[in-house]
Amino acid sequence: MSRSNPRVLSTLERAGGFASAQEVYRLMQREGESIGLTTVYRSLQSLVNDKIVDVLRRDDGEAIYRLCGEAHHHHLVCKGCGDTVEIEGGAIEKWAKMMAEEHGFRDVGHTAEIFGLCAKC
Amino acid sequence: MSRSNPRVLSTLERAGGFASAQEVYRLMQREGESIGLTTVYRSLQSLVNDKIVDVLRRDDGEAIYRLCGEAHHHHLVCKGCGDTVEIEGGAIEKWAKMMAEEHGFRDVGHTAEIFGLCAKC
DNA sequence: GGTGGAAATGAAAATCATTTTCATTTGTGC
DNA sequence: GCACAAATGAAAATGATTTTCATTTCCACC
Repeated sequence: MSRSNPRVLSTLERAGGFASAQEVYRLMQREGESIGLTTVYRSLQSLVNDKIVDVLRRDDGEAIYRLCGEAHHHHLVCKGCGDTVEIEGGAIEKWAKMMAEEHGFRDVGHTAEIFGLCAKC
Repeated sequence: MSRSNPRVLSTLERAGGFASAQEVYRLMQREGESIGLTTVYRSLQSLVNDKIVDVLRRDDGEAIYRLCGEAHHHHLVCKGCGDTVEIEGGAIEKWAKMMAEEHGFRDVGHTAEIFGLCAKC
């Protein structure tokens, strides 16, 4: 068993609390941190076990890791340039909670993303 | 461009309208149908394009294909048993439209899923 | 300080779903 | 029959993730 490398967590934080393993790895590389991809995966895995981060899936199946407990937000992503805007999602929270109740689900989380073309593209 | 092989759709139906590409393929093999994995993928892809099935993700990232009605809807997925409920998402539509406008995005789509534990799990 | 074992690390190989390539087959209109 | 487009599938490529395994780092204890 391995514990999480603290630099992985701090990088995930710096990435806005929302990134894939590959992205965390590339980010650390770019910042000159010496770390292996394996360690990034292992650290994220262990953070998930410890319930410090959540894992969800992108549309293409890539796993994305998200800090839990953080103010929860969503993303508006440009299909053209990849630019991302964090947006507030109070409406979604309420919707998710309502739908869950209505169908007898508990312990629910959710994902929501909006994608389109930004003003520049 | 390729059109969907009708046997793929009928197999997906027989599988309960809910299966991964690999499962559809294995099922067809077991039933003695001669078909290539590539064709299964292509057919499912094309059914998705035609909005005859939609695609979601298992926890392990594998894509699962599911027959669906025509109305745009979202899913409430049980993390325990994989059970899925189609839910209505009018609130999301409005939210997405609003957020897009606010940030100058156009031509937007969105994804939203709720996951949790169903009453049985 | 040295020593032994457990935990952490990372490079490289393995895995697995999915996509791409490309040569072959099938179908259709002429 | 003939040409040509679409469909097919085997095999290779891709890309994320996991596994393997040899090496390094860390401690606790002497």
